[in-house]
Order: sequence, then structure tokens, then C-alpha cells
Amino acid sequence: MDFHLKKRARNEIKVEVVSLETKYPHNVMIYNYPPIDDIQIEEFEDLALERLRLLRIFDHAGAKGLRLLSDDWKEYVNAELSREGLRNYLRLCTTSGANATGAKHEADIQTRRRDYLSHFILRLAYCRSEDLTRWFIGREMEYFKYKFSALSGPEIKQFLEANNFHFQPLTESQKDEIKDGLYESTAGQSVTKIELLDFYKVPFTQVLDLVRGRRCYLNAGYAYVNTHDLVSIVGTKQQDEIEQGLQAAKLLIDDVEADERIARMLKALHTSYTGKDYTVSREIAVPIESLDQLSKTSMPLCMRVCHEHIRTQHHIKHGGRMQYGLFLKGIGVTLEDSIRFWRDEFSKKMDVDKFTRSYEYNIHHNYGKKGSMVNYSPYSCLKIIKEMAAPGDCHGCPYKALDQTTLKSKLTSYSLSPSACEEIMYFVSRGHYQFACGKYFMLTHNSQTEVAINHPNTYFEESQNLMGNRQKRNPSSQASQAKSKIHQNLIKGHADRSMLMGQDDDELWRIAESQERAYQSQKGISEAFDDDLDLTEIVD
RNA sequence: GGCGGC
DNA sequence: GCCGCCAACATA
Ligand code: SF4
Repeated sequence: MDFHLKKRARNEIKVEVVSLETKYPHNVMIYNYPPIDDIQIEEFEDLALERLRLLRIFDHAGAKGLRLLSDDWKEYVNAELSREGLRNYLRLCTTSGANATGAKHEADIQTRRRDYLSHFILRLAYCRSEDLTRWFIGREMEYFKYKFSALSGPEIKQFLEANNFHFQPLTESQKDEIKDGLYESTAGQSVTKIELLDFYKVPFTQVLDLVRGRRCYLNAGYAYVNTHDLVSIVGTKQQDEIEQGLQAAKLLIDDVEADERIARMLKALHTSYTGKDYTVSREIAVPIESLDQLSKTSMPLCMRVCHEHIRTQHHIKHGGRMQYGLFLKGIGVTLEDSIRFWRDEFSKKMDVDKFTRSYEYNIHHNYGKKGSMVNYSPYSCLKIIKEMAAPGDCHGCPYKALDQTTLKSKLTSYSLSPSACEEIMYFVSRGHYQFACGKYFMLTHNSQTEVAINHPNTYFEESQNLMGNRQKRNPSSQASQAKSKIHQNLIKGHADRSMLMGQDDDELWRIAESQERAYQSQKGISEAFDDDLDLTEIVD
């Protein structure tokens, strides 16, 4: 795997198609020879992301429970491929027989090249941990099988020759000679199907699994397998190749990462989720000690309710754990803090290792540290509102889930004036929950400007901005210093002079007011949360 | 909470 | 009973 990376732009960008055709002779290729192309760093990165988008599609298809290569599966995958702008790969997967024998379109050859290179690039990113390689191999094999399954008879033949598989399809007369054997011993195919299928004569040692399962006809040391079984033979070859490649890549990784840019890219790759990514908050880590504060000043009602529920009940049902847990991640609570937070609360009602056993994995998973390593974004309002309130415990969006009288009393208990309540209830009664939420925001921040809420984390950030924790695009060293200072003051519940430097007047007002309110509301917190705990049976 | 494995 | 794995998706 030696890529020669050239930062210098090349004059002859366009490589000759003729040579490419011979280099990448087939839509489906065994990834056995590491490419020795010169490649620019931009393309390197581009290819990496492209491959990632490709493999994620197979990932999602599997996750939806669609059976590999079933019609539903294909329909989904094809749709996603074109939606993701990967139509060229779609062609590799579906273009077969009919037009394959004639002249190839140049674009297809280029795609083969991208296919080949991008695979090897991703090896570098996915060789570094068990979890990653397992995922990578799984998706690659699904992709491979899809491509292979689309091949026509002649193409399969061509593929086998190109890759030194010495199998040939039986001629009609050969097939005729052993047709009784085939009918009798070929698993999973009807007689009429067998008439149509191509069969291959292979040394039985290559298909021991089929032989052992008595799934194919066996004669004189040769097994006779149909096209479908061929996928598994060829596939294991491909898989071996990839597995070995990953091992090899692991050894070469330091070499490749000598370039700082490459190193950073490769390490970040599996986290750099394609499309928009709001999964990692840009903020300075939010300490869990400040959550009580924040729940009162900056969290939307749905999250505030969750938080208080957890603090008083020391437990919350699954839906709430997802909703609030992801939200916390979104506002900048670190994984470690998050675990600490849940553990501290939950362990008041259950022993600690019971907690560890049943909840810790999920928290890791939500942070993208387990399994497929997907870093999930926090729930949006739509999602939360759609979720119907579970009878037992958590609530989705309080404006929707709570009935009007309990909602109103909840609001007044949060010290909102009766008239303020009415303003909110107006929207609630019309089913405009997000407007109600926006109204709540205005009232609690005494802001004049209308705000449309469609994501709890937006609500939070909006609130933080208004309170003086404004984030800078480029966190210069002094800006972030100022911010962390504000941060600490927020924890203590009041502002000091230095944090107000450089703000204009009405911002000062707003800050002063909201800080004051935060301070006031904090005073009640300790006794409010200090309840006598009742040990009711925990049911998730 | 669902699915899956022993 | 133990365990692993999943879900999501706003924003300027
Ligand atoms: S509107 Fe959105 S943010 Fe506001 S409470 Fe409902 S779900 Fe939470």
C-alpha cells in the first residue's frame, strides 16, 4: 500500500483511458494488488469520503432489517445510491449483460478506478481497531456481493479468468451428462431453475462448506456448483484478501501518516459523518455540576422536565434516557461526565454495577463509541413531539403530552405569571407546540424577538448566546478564556465585572437579568431536589 | 424501548 | 439470567 502523494498539481490530470481499461478490466474486482498510483491529497480525501458514503448505505440497509440482495434491499440501496450522488456506483452494481460486452463508457472505467482506490484508502482508516475492521469488512462484502450478483454469464466467466479462478461453466452437453446428479443434489433450486443456471466444475476442496452440507453434486473429486454458490467461493477469496490487507495496513500506517494532513484525516474519518453533523458540540465541555442551573435557565421544557424527573426519581425510562442523554451530548457534556451524571443519580436506587451492566453500554453507544460507531444527533422537536408519552414515566414534548391543567400548573410552579401562562396556553390549545415553546423562551429570557424552535439544542444554544455565553466562530485564545470564565461564573450563579467587558448596553441588561434570575432560581434548587426517596420497583 | 445472541 | 447493538438528522 504505497500511495505516492503529490501535493504539486499535475499537468496531465487526465489519465489515459486505455491504460485504465487494462488496469481495471472489470466492474467487479478482487482487491488484491495495492494501487501504486500517484494521487493528489484532495482526491485522496474525496475518495475516502465517497467510499464512506457508499458503505454507510449498506450499513443502513442492513440495519433496517432488509435481507441482503432481496428486492426490498435492492430497491432501498439503489434509491440511496442515487440520492447520495453515487449513481456511478449504481451503474457498477446494476449494469450487466445487455450492454456490457460492447464498448465501455469512459465514465464507468473511471468509476472502477475510484472504486478500487477508495477501497484501499479506507483500509488505512479502518485497520486501527477491532470494531472498525469488523464493520468495514462486513459492508465491503455486502457491496461486493451486490456487484457480483449483477454480473451476466459472460461477465462472470471473464471475471473468473481475470482473477485466476480456474472454473469454467459446463457446456450444455457436459451439463446434460450429469443432469441427474444435479437435479438430485443441488440445494435450493428447482429443476426448471437448474436447466437455466450455469454450473461450474470446481475442485471439491474449494467448496468444503457446500460439500459438508451436501448442498451440491459431487463427482470424481469435483463439485458442481451454480452461479449463486459461486458468490460464496469468490467472496471468501475477496474477504481473505481484505482481511490480510487490513493486517498489512496496520503495519504501514505509521508510514502513511507521516503526512500530518493524512494522519488527521484518517483518524477523524469514521467520526466525520457525511452530511450535516451536529453531533459534536463546538462548545467547551459543560460540567454536569452546572446542569441544575442550566435546566432552569437554558433548557427547553421537555429537557427541564427530564432533568428534574431524574433528580427526584433517580431514574427515567428508556425514551427519556435517549431524549435527554443525546441532548446532553449535544450541549457539550463529555462522555465521562455523562456516565458520571447518570451513575450518580441511578445508583441511588440500584447498586452501581447493576447500573454499569445495564446502562453504560448505551451511553457509550450514543456517543458513537460502540458498535457501528455512529455518533447520533440529538432528537429534534418533530421527533420528540411525534413520540407519544409513555404512560409510566418520561414525556416527549410537555406541551403536547401533558394535559392542559397539569401543564398550566407546571408553568406557574416555574414562576411564570398567569398572563404569561395564558400566552403559552393559547398556542398549546391550537396544537402549535413549537410556538408555545418559543413563547416560553421569550418569556423566560424576556426577549422581544420571536424565536421559532425546532430543535431543543438550538433552544439551548440560543439561550446561551442571549445570556452572554456567546460563541465565537474562531475560538481565539482570549475569547475562550473569557468564555470559560463566564462558565465558572455561571456555575456560581452570578456575573462579575470582567465578563461584561465589551458588551453593548442592552446586552448588559439582558445578561444582568438572566444571571439574576438564574441566581434566584438556584436558591430553591437544593431543597427542591432533596426529597425522600421511595423505592418503587424500577421498570424500564 | 426494540432486535439479536448464549 | 447474562450479553451486544440500534435509534438521529436542526443551523447560519
Ligand atoms: S417544542 Fe421542542 S424544544 Fe420545546 S419542549 Fe417541545 S420538544 Fe422540547
